[in-house]
Amino acid sequence: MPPGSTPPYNPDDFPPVAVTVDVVVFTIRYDELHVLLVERGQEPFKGSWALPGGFVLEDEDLDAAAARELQEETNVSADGLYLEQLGSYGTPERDPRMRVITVAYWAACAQLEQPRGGGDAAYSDLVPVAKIERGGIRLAFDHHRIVRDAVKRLRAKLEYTALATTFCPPRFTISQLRRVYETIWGARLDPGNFQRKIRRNPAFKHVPMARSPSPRRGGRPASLWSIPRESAVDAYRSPMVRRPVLPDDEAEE
Amino acid sequence: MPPGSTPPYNPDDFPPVAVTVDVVVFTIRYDELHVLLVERGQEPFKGSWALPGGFVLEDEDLDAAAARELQEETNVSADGLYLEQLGSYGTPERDPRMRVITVAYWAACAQLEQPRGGGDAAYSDLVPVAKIERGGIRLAFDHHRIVRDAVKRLRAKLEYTALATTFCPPRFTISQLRRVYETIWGARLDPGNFQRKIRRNPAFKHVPMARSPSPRRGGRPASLWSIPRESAVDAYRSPMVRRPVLPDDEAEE
DNA sequence: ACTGTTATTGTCATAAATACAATAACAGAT
DNA sequence: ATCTGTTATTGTATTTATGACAATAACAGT
Repeated sequence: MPPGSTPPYNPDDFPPVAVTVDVVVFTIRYDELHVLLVERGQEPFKGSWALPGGFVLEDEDLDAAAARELQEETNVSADGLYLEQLGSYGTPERDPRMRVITVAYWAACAQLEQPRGGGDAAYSDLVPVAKIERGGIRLAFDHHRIVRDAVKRLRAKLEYTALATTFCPPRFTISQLRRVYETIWGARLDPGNFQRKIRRNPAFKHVPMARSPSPRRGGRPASLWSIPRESAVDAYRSPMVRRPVLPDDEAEE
Repeated sequence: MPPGSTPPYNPDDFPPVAVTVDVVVFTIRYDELHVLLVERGQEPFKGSWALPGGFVLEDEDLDAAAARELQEETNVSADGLYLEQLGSYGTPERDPRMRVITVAYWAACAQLEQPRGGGDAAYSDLVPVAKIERGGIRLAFDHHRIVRDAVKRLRAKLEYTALATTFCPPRFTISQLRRVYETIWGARLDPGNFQRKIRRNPAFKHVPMARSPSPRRGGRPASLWSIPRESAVDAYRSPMVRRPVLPDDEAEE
């Protein structure tokens, strides 16, 4: 890894580079996929939306840095959600000030309360992914690309994992879960077939006597289900649900 | 991304960190999956095997850095193979000399000629992955983990893409392709069913009159097939081949 | 009791996958 | 030329999963 031609390691020998982490936090609000963004308070891109993130501290692991930034910016503990590394972005000109390489993460969160503008960010808010995809929002740096990659990864991961459950409360109904798929894929799934698919999957545990409580406007009460966090992350042999044809582009990259 | 509390960007403000790229180059030799390693010529880990890689240059994109290092260390042009980012590794103590964050890549290559010890590496060679997995080889830094992650990604990607073809010559027989799966998954696939699966996939093009030439010791000559590089990278709706149960561990992480 | 709504179970036709048998097309030996 | 061994390719039957959609269950509200 280090070149053999540079035996003694002298930090000054290397071009200055900063390493940051950025996090794409997904949550579902009002039956719509949202992502958490902060409004930049200074140049460059002052006034633009950007992903929450920041510098990796000395002696700090990358995952830890992502969890910390997430905690600082959204006040959400990292054990309450799924956090995964997405990839690194290091195009030389991505930050006009200096060489910055960012390690991007993405997270899925069940219920993100309305974020309060705190920490470094002047203001933060949840923004509908659809709005970003349709170009309705200008993002700082190359964050548009990062969000796009994260959405793609999220959609793909729903297919062979039970990650959709991380958007649900600990105990959920099958319909709630189905709505997560429908929301993220932008498609309609047959309730009967979906039910069968989930029930056949041994990772899902039936919660004994429980019935769906929530405010409901009629209809048969649903039984509640849960899934151990580990199972949610695992990849399954057979797809959780066959991915329906998506409306728009979504051509494989 | 950059903290709002540090308006003017001064490189000296940040802890010194180096960014490198490491590449896990896979190839199949003697019906066995191999990975390209170099022998380190100096401390730390002098004499240990390590992944080829090196520093990201100023004004150099990450992908370009990986391609360049690959070219330098293996003399293989990056357009002749599949190269994909694997992830970043930045545990604080992974390099005893200073903070080094590496962006790992992995590559699949059809026919890697015996590497010549050149460039930075004192000596380089192809090592069987099985030997590494069974702990038979000590790797420098956290390269053992990187290789393990790369192998996992490779195995997973075979399932829903035609990436296995990148281990084959431009024109290949279905049996050659099957042997790639069998080698990488360490399992046996039914020749008849495999044949049907491939022929049903419209991405595979039948080469008109061609028959398998190669040195063969008898048996019916096979027809040749090809696939456009783009199709090989695409993810398919239905799995190329259902992944058989692997012999050993392979528990999802 | 009736209406509207959501949950859940069934049914049936179709598409795939698996196991495995059968045939085809060679090389090499006799 | 025939026989043997080997690999390629095609078939077949059984099992399983899927998609469409019908039918029933269990509520809330009127």
